Amino acid sequence: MARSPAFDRLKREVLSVLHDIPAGRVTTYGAIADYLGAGPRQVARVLSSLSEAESEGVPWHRVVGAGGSIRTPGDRQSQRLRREGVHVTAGNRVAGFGALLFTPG
DNA sequence: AAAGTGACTGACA
DNA sequence: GTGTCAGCCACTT
Repeated sequence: MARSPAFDRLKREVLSVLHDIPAGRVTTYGAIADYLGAGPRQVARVLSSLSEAESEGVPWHRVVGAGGSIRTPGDRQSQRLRREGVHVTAGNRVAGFGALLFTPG
């Protein structure tokens, strides 16, 4: 839930960026943060605040950690990625990360 | 007010 | 390859 206009604004911008990521591609917290002029932790905080209903219409699973590592708890993200044709290794890493990386802007 | 915490990152050992 | 540390910033105790 939004506790400040700033948070709402950041959330809207993050979701907007997510919408521009093509299916089958991924980006990182740092890339989004850099593009929006925010900190990586702030981006992570936005995603962690998404409700179940929100996450249904938002491709949040296309956001991975630096180097293609999956930092989300559980295996929900890797499953959604595989469903899009992205190969995730047993070590929770996106295979061919360099080629799949999408940079906003 | 101070300290702990986290869906982060880059540097270093 | 793994582990630790210092920045980082907003939130919670």
